[in-house]
Amino acid sequence: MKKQAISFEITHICKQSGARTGILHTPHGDVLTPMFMPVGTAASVKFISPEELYEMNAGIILANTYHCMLRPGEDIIEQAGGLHKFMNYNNPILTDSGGFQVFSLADSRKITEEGVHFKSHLDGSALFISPEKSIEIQNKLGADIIMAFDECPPYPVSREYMEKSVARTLRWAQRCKDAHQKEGQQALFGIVQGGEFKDIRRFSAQELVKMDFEGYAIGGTSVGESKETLYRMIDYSMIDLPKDKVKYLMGVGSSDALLEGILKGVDMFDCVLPTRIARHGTLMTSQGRVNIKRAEYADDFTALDPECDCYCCKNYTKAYLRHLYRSNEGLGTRLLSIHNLRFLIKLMEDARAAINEDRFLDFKEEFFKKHNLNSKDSRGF
RNA sequence: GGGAGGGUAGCGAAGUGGCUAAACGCGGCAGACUGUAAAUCUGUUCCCUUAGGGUUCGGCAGUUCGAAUCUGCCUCCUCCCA
Repeated sequence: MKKQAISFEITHICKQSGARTGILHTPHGDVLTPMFMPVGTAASVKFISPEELYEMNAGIILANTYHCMLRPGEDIIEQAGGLHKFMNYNNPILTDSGGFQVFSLADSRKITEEGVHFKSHLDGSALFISPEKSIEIQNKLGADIIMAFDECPPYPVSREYMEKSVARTLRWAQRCKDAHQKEGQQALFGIVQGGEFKDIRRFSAQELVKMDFEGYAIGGTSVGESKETLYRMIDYSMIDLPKDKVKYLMGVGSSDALLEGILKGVDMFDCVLPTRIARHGTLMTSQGRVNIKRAEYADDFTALDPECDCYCCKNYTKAYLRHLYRSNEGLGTRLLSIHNLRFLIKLMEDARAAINEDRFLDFKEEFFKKHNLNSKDSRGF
């Protein structure tokens, strides 16, 4: 029997929708699925302390290999005793491999069969990440779940490019598996790619399944495609993935896409959207998106979201939040980030309850109806 | 009392005869953001409903085909000397 770092237990399948709830057992405790994972790229969920993350019922959070390698460096984090101790976060952590930076830092990198040459966005120095290097770093960072080093291809891209990219990412996936030194302590996930091409997505998934990963991610999403395309990408990716394994849709964080993803069988999501837009003054609320900067809130002394139970909504008014934002007071950034994160975490809690009560389809339809959404909205909410 | 320098859109500040309704910054108004190079970026910001038109650069009167830019007077502000 192979050593497993995590185990996934499906607890209920919704009779109405087929969506599922589960428990993911990790070295740092159990988390319930489906779940939303806050992103803490540089070993920090921007502006948010671990205590605040616990209070909002966050489970797994992310950190990023590329950014942690640059600062403070993986050796420092290893010396600290790993990410959990370094960050003082005791719930599970997942590290992304640096594959997304192949996409987001496309102007300053070169892909070769061996790996990816980056030009540091900090000082221009030459960096190199191979599948082996990414896994070595992630082994040192010590997260509960680590990701295979992949190419997150841009969108759209030619079929020819995608075929080559996916073939290389599959070779890299095997190399990641071979390089992994901490099986039994860290679960390694494979990442399905293939863009909008059904056969390539299926091929990618089938080949990854042969390699037998502890979990599977759907990647190459949230790179500029429409919601409709995103949903097709999920469908294509899911066809060949084993039902009993945990599935992770990467980079998706608008609430409509979360609910669609759950309906399609996704268990884990992550996204910078809630924290980023919070920093920019936009909030996800039960009343839809709210831009706290707007003049109309200057003397609005009601809560940001009357249906929200977060620290921000329980204690502060829109007028005060607007004042904090406009005055560039850090407290505003923190309160708004807390709210948006809690909004998505709560949405997942509600979704789990609906699944467990066999009414997830109703739940999703009510949510879409309430916010005037449909499955083709490109912007969504 | 003598001398010097100034008054430009909400604020600060360029511009010193036509390419100027007037750079730029701030402030204001609105928008975007999806495995984080993002406390960032974009649009807009004299008036009129667009094309376009109408009024502007302390005030008034001039010079000129044409003035925020030149001249005279008035007015206000700052600094230096008494």
